[in-house]
Amino acid sequence: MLSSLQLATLAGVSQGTVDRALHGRPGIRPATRTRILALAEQHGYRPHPGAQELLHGRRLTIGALAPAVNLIFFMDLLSELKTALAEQDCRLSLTPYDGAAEFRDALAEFAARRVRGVFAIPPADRFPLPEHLTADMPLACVLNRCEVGNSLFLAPDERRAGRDAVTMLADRGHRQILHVTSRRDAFGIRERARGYTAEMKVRGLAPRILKPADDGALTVALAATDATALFCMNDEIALRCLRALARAGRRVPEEISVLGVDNSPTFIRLCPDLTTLAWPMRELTRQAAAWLTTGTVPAGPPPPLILVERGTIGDNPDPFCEGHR
Amino acid sequence: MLSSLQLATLAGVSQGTVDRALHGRPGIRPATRTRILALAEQHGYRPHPGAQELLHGRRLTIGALAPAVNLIFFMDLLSELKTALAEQDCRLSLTPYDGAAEFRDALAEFAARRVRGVFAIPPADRFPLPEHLTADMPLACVLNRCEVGNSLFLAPDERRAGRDAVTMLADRGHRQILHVTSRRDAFGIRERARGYTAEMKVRGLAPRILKPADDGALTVALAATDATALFCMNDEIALRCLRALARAGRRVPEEISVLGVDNSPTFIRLCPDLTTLAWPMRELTRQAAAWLTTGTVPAGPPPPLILVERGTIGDNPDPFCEGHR
DNA sequence: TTGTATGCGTTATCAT
DNA sequence: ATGATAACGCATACAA
Repeated sequence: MLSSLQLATLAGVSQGTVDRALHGRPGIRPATRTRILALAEQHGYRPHPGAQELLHGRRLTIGALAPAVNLIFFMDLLSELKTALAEQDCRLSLTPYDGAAEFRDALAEFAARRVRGVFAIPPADRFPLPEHLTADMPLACVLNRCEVGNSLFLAPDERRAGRDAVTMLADRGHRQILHVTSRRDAFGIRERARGYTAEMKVRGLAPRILKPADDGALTVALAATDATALFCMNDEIALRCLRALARAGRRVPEEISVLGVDNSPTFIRLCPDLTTLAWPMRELTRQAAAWLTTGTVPAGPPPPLILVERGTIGDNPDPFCEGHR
Repeated sequence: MLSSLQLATLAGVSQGTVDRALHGRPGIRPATRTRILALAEQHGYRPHPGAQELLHGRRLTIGALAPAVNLIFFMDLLSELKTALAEQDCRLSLTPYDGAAEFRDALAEFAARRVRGVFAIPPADRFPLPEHLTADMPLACVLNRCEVGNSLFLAPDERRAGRDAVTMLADRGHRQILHVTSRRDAFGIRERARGYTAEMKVRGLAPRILKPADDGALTVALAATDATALFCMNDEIALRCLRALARAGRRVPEEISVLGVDNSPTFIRLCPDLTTLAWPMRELTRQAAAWLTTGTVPAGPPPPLILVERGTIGDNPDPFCEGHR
């Protein structure tokens, strides 16, 4: 890649003339412009983004920070974000991180690079951050919150999702509803469990939460359970439950219903029949893009998760049986 | 984020003095150094990477280009690459792309940014590229090749993988071996199919290839097949086959065996019992990192894919039955 | 011990 | 119509 000065030398003109040609500014002979443009095209000239940003304080790239742990949901989320940012004419530069220290370091790197803003999936909820990091650079967080100014946490109404899940399953006659979740800690995981527990209690049902260590434990637990419905924390867990139930010879949804959360496209491709609560990915990434590029704070309450009915939820097969408690 | 000049003004010294403090260079009073360092720490000062690279022609970031299409394998691959690059003290900046045009544009952007090198998953095999793009920047490709100089294609022996799959399954007594693959075109997909076909013919077996349009078609096909073993192009297809077989009520591996390819950590988390041919991700990302940072071309033949035995392969349940051809 | 000048690549504003 | 110059932030060589 050559510089504008090299291009000027090649064309036998000064840097200023090259600039006029490249930017369509007046004060240049058409023949000169054509010649320079042809040369630029031929050599694939591009202005150095670093130099541009340095000079004009321009900020047209958005940094993204996601855990290197490959949760399929993250990828789909970032893919949506890319679409939302393209509408705002912004580039996306993604850095994967491993652990809290790397997260902080990568954030400082973005700050030093003077990116326009950062979209992040913090390593833990209520993650503390020095104020100076975000003083000049808005931060949009999802899944976990950051404790720092100039930042915005974008989330749907996760607690309501937990309540809605119970309500929906109870309306189908289920009373033994098991919440299968993860040992990981995150805002949404905790809130969904709280919503689930609250709604179960309101209905006089006993909340039961399963956090399987591995698929073996899951298979054992599901083979023995008297639950007629599983409310899974996300689609990945739902898929693992479906596989465990298949191994245990239990039919879905005839004998037992399974509900996931996320509706992440990649997962649904793997598991096209899964009924799930769709995380409003498009709306929230749009809100994030708006906040990062124009500083717009989303108005109104957090959006709900929407039920997408496919084939893994059925009525309680035996509504009058309370199960062997 | 403040500049070194602002820091100097704040400390009441010149830019040169700040530089001496920050870089531990001699010729500065200890008290002055301490004061400047404290100020820098307090404000979270960091040199602007863009300015550094501009000044010193330093190239310490590696660009990565991956399709925004969420193939899980890509993310696992990039995670490994990050590890390999960390050993070389390089940063990774990932840009997702959509389509050939965006791929070329993102590559040009990296060239303009003078990154040290680019790791890419090209949008198609034998993807043509203008020479000037890679003139000053090595390119490492996986999964598909780029037709351009200064680039290296990193792949295991995909054809041998296809042959090995057949050999292994035939050794277990299988004769009806179905290759389930994708309509997509990529180097590895094609080579695996070729290896499969060649080895089947050598053994006097009839190669049969299935490219299901969707999971419905897959379920129908697998419910009716007389194959006793499935050689799946990758782990994703293997997982979908497992689910389709479960729906069709066919037991794995008692009635039918399933072999995947990749051993992608994310998939194995979803499907811990899948027997698969492990793609040598670590070795190839290391080779990529070495090529990009030091220009080292890997010696020796392409590495093989290694069988990882778990629970989805069994012996042919009825080795004397040739099936109803 | 400290301050100053220079150049990396761009672009805008001057002068010719 | 074109050339020269300055500045963005940083690091280095050199002057004081």
